[in-house]
Amino acid sequence: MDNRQNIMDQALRLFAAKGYEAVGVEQIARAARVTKPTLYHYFGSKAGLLDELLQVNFLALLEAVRPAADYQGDLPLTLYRLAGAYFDFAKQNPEFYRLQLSLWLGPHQSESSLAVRPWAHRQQTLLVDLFLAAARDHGNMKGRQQRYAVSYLGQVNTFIGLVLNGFLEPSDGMVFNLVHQFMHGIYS
Amino acid sequence: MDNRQNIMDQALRLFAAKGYEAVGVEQIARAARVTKPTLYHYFGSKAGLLDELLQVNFLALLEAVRPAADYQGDLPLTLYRLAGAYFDFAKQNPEFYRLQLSLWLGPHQSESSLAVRPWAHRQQTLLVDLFLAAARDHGNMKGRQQRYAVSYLGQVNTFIGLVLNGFLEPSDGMVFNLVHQFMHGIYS
DNA sequence: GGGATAGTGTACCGTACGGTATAGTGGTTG
DNA sequence: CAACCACTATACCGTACGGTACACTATCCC
Repeated sequence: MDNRQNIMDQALRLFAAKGYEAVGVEQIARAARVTKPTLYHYFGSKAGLLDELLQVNFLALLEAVRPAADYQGDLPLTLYRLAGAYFDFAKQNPEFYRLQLSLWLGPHQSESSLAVRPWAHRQQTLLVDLFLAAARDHGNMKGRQQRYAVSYLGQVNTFIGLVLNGFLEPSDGMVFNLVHQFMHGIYS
Repeated sequence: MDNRQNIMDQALRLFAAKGYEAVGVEQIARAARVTKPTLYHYFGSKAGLLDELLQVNFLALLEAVRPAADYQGDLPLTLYRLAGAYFDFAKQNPEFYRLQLSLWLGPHQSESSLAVRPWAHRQQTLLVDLFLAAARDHGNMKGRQQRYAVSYLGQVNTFIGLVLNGFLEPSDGMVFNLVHQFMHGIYS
């Protein structure tokens, strides 16, 4: 009976499945068994609904992965733990993760992709900081933190995306393999 | 004066910038300085226009990268050449590549993402075949071709996407670094 | 010249879009 | 009791959507 939460749940489900632009406000309201004015009472606009959705879920994502990104001298351990945190979060919030992924490299002028930009930036900052911290112990990293951050998150997101879309069957060793390959390449 | 080509150019530009669902047929026709019936004469429907767009450009992409994926005993060389082919193609067709990327991990039930699925599959097949061919010389690869194909293309696409969207400045060594990291990891 | 054919413009179809004015409802607070 | 306030339903706004009927023109082949 919590209409607000209900609207957010249905909106997330529909946005993730069909894309933000392809889903109408009416459709969301119908799915949540409320009428449009109710939706507009809580969120003001369709874009406001998306913003709220992104904020709630990205804050949860950051909260879930930030502790895992805490570098304490063991880079492999941290990377493994972090990838695990991402996979776990994606598994628990598959719809949000799918939505997020679709916006990550989405059309750069669509309002939905613009809305996700600051959150993507915060994630990247988290990773750059991790590699910067690790650089104190691995002196030979200078200038490469950004590339590492980008490719690490890219690799994690690629695998999560392919699993979520059913193009790749998940397996127990996937996280380990992914991180191992990131660190040592395919020649090992 | 070539209306058909004009419509395709403008549609590609608009789809890449705002997304397929967010662009109206009227808008495309106006940008191409024709009227809607002209567009419908050539393409039958909005979806037909997208399909044609994808077919033409994906065939060009496959033609551009297939020779580079021809394995002749030197895997590093092949991977380097192939990544270069992808980057070159993306640089020459930035709008198509952006569109393609936005659909790659896009909402899995949207018709635009469904339209790109078979082409993504053909690309992946190309890469799996490459790693399978290489496996004859690198016997220790069994069962990992798919993971390699997926992560290789994921890595290439991640970097191209970030460069195309301006999140990462392109550099001369980028392709080399990317492939080197794919083969040897960050610990080298 | 005459008939077919590809291509294009005018005007229009029904529907769905995002959003809102207005009038309530029920419960809480003075 | 009365004023208030968060919330919800009916009914509607103007606009844009994807798509089309139809008439017209230019070109080409006979």
